[in-house]
Parts: sequence; C-alpha cells; structure tokens
Amino acid sequence: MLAAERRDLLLTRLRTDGKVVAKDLAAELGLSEDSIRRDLRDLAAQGLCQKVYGGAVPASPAVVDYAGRRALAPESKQEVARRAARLVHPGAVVVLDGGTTALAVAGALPADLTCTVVTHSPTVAVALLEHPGVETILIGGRIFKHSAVACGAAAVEAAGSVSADLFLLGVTGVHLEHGLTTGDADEAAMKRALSRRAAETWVLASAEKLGTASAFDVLGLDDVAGIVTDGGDHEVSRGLAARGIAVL
Amino acid sequence: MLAAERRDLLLTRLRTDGKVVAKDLAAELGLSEDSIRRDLRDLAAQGLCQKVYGGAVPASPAVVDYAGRRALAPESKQEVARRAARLVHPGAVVVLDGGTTALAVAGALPADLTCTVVTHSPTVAVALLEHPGVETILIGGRIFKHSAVACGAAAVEAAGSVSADLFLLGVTGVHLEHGLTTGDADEAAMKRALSRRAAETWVLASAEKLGTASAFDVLGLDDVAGIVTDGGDHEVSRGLAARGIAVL
DNA sequence: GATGTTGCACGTTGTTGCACGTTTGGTCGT
DNA sequence: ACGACCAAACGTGCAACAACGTGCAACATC
Repeated sequence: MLAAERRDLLLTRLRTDGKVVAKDLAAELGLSEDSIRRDLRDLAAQGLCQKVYGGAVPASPAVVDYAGRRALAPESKQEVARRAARLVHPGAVVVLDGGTTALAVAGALPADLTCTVVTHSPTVAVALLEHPGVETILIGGRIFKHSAVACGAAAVEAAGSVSADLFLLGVTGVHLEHGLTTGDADEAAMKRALSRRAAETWVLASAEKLGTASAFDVLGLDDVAGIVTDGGDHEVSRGLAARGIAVL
Repeated sequence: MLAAERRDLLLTRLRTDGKVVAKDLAAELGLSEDSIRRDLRDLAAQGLCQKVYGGAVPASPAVVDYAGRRALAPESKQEVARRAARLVHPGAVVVLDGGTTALAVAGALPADLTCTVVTHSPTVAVALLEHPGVETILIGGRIFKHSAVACGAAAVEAAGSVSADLFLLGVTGVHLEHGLTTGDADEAAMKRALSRRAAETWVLASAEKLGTASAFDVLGLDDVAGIVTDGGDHEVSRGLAARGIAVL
C-alpha cells in the first residue's frame, strides 16, 4: 500500500466513522502505530484533521469533504444525482451548482434531454458538452481553486440576472438548527445569489451531510422546496419532513 | 512494447485502479523500475498524473479525462504551446483563447508560474486548476458546443472590461491577404473583443494553418504583435516577417 | 550518425520500525 | 476531594531500508 493511498484511506475513515483510532488502524493495516500517528500528524499539520489523544477526528465537514472527495465512494453521490436528475423536466431552465454532487447530476441527465442549464462551474460546463440538447450558460468570474467554481462580485451580479425554474444547490452541511451551510463565505454568497431568482430550490446532500454544519450560512431550511438525499430513514430527514420540506 | 504504448497503459491503469505502483508494473512488464518511474515522471510533468512515493495516482478526474484528448493533440500543437508558454511572464495578465492549441498552452505553463489568466473556455479553466499559482478569471456566457467556449453578447461585454498584457489568440487560418480568420461569426466577434484591450496580441497557429483562410475575419495581420508557430521555414512566415510581425 | 530508450551505478531523500524519555488520562487509595 | 501511581499515547532520535533523481554507457531506431 502506497503512503499516499493510506492517507486517503485515513481521510475516508475520518469521514465515514467520524474518527480514526491509531491503534486499530495500525492493526488493520499491519503497520506500526508510529506510522499511523505520523500520517495523522502530517494531515493535522495540513489542517485536514484534528489530532486527539488516541487518534484523530475530522477538522470540519467542509475541509474533509474537499480533501477526501476523490476517495469518496461515488455511490451515494450517484444515487443523489439520479434522483435529482428526475427533477429536471424538458424545456426547463435549471441552475446547477458547483461541486462533485452537481457534477454527478450533470452526468446523470438523460442524453437526449432538451433544457437550459445555468452553472458557475467550468467542470460542470465541460461535462455538459456531452449533452447536445442542453443549452449551457456559464457564469464567469474569478475561479476558486479549491472548489473549482466562479465566485466573486462579478459572478454574483451575473447570477442575479437569471430567472430559473429550478436551482439544484449543493451544500456541505444540512442541520435542523443551523440550516444549510458551506465552508466558504464567497461560495455561500454565490449560492444565495443563485437561489434568489429561482422559482424552486432543491438541496443536493448525500446522507453523510445530514446533521452536520459548516462555518458559513447559505440558506435557512424554509427557503428550500425540498432536499434530495440517499439512503433510508434519518433523524434529519424526519425533521425536515415535519417542517413541510420534501425529501426525495 | 513501444514507449508511447506503455504510457497509455499507465494512464489506463491509473484510471481503472486509481493508482500505479512502480515496482509492480516493472515486474509485470519485465522492465526496470527506472523506466516506469521515468514514464511516471514525464506524465506528472505534463499534469496527467500525480507522483507519490512508490508510484503515482491520477490527477483530478476532470484533468485525466481531458488529458486523454490532449494526448491526441499532435506534436505540432505541443510545440506551439511550449513556445507560447515562454511568452507568459510571472505576474502578467494573459488572455487565453479557447481551442485545443490554447488548451495545450495552459498545460505547458510552468507548474509554479504566478500570473493571471483570463479565458472564455471552461476547458482551459479546468486545466488551470492544476496550476495553483495561476489566478483564473473565467468569462461566462452561452457555451458553444462545437468549440466549447463562451460566446454571445454577454461574453463579449465581459471581455471588453479586461485590460491584459498579452492575448494568445487561436485561429483556423493565417493568410497573407485575408489575414486571420476563423469558422464561426460569434467566435470571431469574441476574439476581436478579447483583442481590443490587450496590449499585445500573439497568434497561435501550427504550420498547417499558414496560408489557409476561413469564412469569418478576426483581425488583420497588422493588428498582432507576433505569431507562434512550429516547424521551420515557410512562405507565410517570411511574408509575416517582411511586414514586421514577429515569428516565433 | 543523430536521436531516443534502456539498464545500471551512485549519492540523496523519504519512509519505516524501534528505543527512549516525556506527557496525558484514568485509577486507586487515602 | 485530592494526590500518588500506572498504563497508554506521544514526540524525538536513530538505524535500516526502499525509492528517488542523475549521470553514463550500451543499445535500438530512424
């Protein structure tokens, strides 16, 4: 096993289990605890996790999401994407957020669908080149390297001039008290701007994001029409449904 | 097994397995680890993978995907790209056109270069994610499927508000009489708009474009500071040089 | 014969596990 | 409740080892 590979595994475990115990991982991988501790120390130095006595815990949902996204099992995102794709009707004007989940939605759209998609993610725009029937409107601006989307004043302004039927919003945290949150202030502003003139906003959130919160508020739960998630029953799902928010 | 063939195999393995272990591949192919490591080093230098201790892992999914197409880019474009990359100085504000040649330029920029790149091509923007020092400004608008760039009134307007040190312009025809031409009217308008406020415009044109012309005029030859091409002597090159246009 | 590829040798760097002394967290006895 | 005590976890230094980059010569290719 490569050292870089092992580091990804640690980040994945942090995300799925919420913690990593050095002793357990050492036994599982057949390595000394020293090596695991060394890895955790390095990751902590990069801000990707937080060391605690005996192991480590995630730094913040947003950070871990970004750092470990390649290692993430795409299954949950694929499932969310498939469900979200069904919300997009022929001829509709849809705003598609940035992020890996929204990218998966772009890939999950039917090949022959005819509609208009507005996005501030060049990655999504490139993915939509494969859909000849989809008219793509790209919102420009300064590109944020870590999330690969256009943000900033110009982008927010451009977003304000689009009236869409549907906005598919990606967030890093869905919390009954804190609402919808993400890990970057500019991104949050961008998402708010995209939401403002959309008739309906639906949230894309795989199950592991339910019950978590990041630093910056995006919207309140009552500002959205529904949420698309995967998996079965969840405490947060029930709470959302109780507040009249559709759960797909 | 040919070297190019082996390089393709490495990229395939990176995609299917998510990693390549130098030692294993060397044993499997009956080669020394040195050769494998050399290949991985070259691929990493092109941004097609990321080297780690013991082997390599894929670059970001989007980049690998597009890299497969870039690998098909003929050597002539690569050569043009390498020469054009030398025109980009640290700290400069550069406008980078769309198209495969401009994309090759993005890939040919030094990994540690610090500068600002303005582009209306989401593909170029995605490629530049691999350059942490490059501040990327994306010009939005309606995406033209066949050329994968943003065009239209909004894009032209956004292009008019950028003052750059250098504009690297891709065209489909360079002709001593007809000047610089391209195959689409909207693209031509976009290129003109990008050129208007750039201090210097340089043309990217591999040798096979010299002496040809397309339907829509972009600029006259006297509007550009120079042309970047490949190969050796050419009738058009001499004609350009005679008119005081730099030929690289 | 110029060019590119390959394997090898060399010194350098990164990684690993162990040993040692220190810090932390919990337990036990008063 | 408080402090002594112990075990687990921690950081650091060190030696062994694996991987790395570079320079070089042999070889194939064109």
